[in-house]
Amino acid sequence: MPERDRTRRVGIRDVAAAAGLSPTTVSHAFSGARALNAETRARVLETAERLGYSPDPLARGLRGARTYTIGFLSDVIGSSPHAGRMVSGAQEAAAERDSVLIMLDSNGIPEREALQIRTLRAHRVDGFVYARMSHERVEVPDELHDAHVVLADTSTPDPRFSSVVPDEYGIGRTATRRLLEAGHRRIGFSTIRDDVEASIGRERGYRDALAEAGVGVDETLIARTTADTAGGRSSGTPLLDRHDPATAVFCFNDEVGMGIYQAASRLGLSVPGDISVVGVDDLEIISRGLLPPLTTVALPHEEMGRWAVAQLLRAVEGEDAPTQRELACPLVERGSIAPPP
Amino acid sequence: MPERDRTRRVGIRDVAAAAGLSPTTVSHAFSGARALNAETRARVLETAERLGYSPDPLARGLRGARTYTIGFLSDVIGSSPHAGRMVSGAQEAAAERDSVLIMLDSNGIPEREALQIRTLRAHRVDGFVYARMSHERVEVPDELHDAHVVLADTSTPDPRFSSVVPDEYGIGRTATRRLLEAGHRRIGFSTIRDDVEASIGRERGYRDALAEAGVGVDETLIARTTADTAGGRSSGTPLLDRHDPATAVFCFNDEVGMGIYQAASRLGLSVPGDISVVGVDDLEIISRGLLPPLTTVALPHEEMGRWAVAQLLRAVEGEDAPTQRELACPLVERGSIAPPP
DNA sequence: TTGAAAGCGCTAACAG
DNA sequence: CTGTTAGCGCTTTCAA
Repeated sequence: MPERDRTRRVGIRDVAAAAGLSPTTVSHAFSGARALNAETRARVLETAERLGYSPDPLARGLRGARTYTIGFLSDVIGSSPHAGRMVSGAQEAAAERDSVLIMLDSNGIPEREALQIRTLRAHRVDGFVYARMSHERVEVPDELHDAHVVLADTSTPDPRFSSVVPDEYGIGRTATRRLLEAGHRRIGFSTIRDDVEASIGRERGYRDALAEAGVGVDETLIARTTADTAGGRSSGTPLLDRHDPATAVFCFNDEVGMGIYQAASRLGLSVPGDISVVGVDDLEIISRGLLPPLTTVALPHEEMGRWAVAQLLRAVEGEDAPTQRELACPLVERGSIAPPP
Repeated sequence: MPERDRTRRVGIRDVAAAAGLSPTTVSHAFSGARALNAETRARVLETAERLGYSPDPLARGLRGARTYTIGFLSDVIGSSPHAGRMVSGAQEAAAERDSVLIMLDSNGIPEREALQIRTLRAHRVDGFVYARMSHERVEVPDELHDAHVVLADTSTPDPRFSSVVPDEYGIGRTATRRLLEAGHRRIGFSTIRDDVEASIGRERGYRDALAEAGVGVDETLIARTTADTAGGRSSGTPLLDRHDPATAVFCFNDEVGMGIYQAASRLGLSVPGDISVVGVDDLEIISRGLLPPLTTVALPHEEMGRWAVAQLLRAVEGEDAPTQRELACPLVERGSIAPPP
């Protein structure tokens, strides 16, 4: 049954003939590569519409400079629950500009990545979105240096590359200030051991917010573990099981928050009555699933995907001004914050 | 800086010249479209290797029958945490056959889907993977009827379409039998209200497993709510808060399982001491995050993605035997099952 | 078992 | 402001 469409497709010459114009003019009506008489252009578009014509991206790509195709390289599309939102945003931004995404996932294996870059180049993608699923600094692979590249949820020291990342410092401040406003003074921070942009920025925000409020930083209220539920759980002991416990915990992410809930429960403490919690991510499966639902600072994954693609297409079209962008992250109130006991 | 690669790329004619053969022969050495002298073929391949040649998929697509590009249509790549694993599997299977995926996400909006199909056709994809993120039956859109299509995590009555889905019945049996083996007789089932393949199959498996063990089905032990944590939580009351409570609960998915944990905790019951729980999905963020970690039946998302693409490429290459496949789902032991109290 | 020639559908010089 | 001409890099008849 499935046989290649045998009916000759309507091509640019059909439209040209029907409109009494040259293929060139029709081409330009679509690409906008040169100015046309508005009337002529309208006639072309209308004729095309009538005949059901649209330019063939393959032929365009073969002859011209663009394939209307973007390479989306990421480390762990597969295993990250956030990935989808970033991809969604990227897809939408691409569709708005008549482009599509070819996604490839390196699982962090460099040789695989190199191979994928070759594959994408073979398909002559117009440019690359180089994405990470957790904010850290990277080196852009050499193979990409002569192409259009925009980084998403990652950045690089090289100022020639555009990038979009969350405002990590802002996240730390937002979360901490919210807790301060609720009246807390002993605010714990359950973070990770690695020094990546995410942990460094959030910690700075946390410290500054405390300082601004005239609250001294108690270093014993900073616990460093892993970024998962088990990590959050294990940070419960140093933060909560002591004579001068934290009354609130700012968590590196929602999973860590879930761990804090578990630690609290084990100690017979209730959230938010005895202990307030704020997370980061807004991973709904967790933030909405927890009881009480978790107040958290949302990471703008969709917006990052969207911006990265938009910026990339801008660059492809010649507006060549590398931009490093930090996106603000809104607090999502849910119910895990109350005044201290 | 990023300027289109200006160095002329090595083409089929370069290889032909260097090997002292015609472009036609080089072409066939790569496509396998006609038999070549083994020696000749080897010479071509070696020369190509030396010159760093590989066929241009764009040019191939424009002239020939294939673009080495596959359309991946899904409902909710964006919002589903499983999505990634299916995409991963699909990507890998595609890469193994020199193909790439163009992914588009309809968010369940039919007009958008129709538009995306047009986009994908414009890019002349070799075929389509039509994926859902939760197993249900669908009608394949008319616009796809004359193309190669394989369904993933969904099926359709039309036997001309290949599909791959989890063995839902097996899931119900596996989970229930595991609980029976642990000694449980009052086994609750927290499922969803909708009659989709997933809920119907799992319920049948549950009922049959009980029957086989000579345990009568107590209809009051079947709770129907929503497929999220809140749903699981609300099913806790009818199942657990009664004079003859369930001693174990088979949950529609891991999120529901998380809800059961919460309900149990609220009633002062502990998992698995007072109540055993088994989920479905193996959504690690939850199944590993819960305390105790959740024993669950894993859904083969990666394998489905992989199989769908492999089957699609088989069809593209002419092996046209539509196949409906059900994949077995393994139990992942974690620690939420114990003998009844 | 291998070649020669003719395009796929479009865009980019080069004209006018 | 619009048209003519020559390909992009490959696969496919058709021919030997």
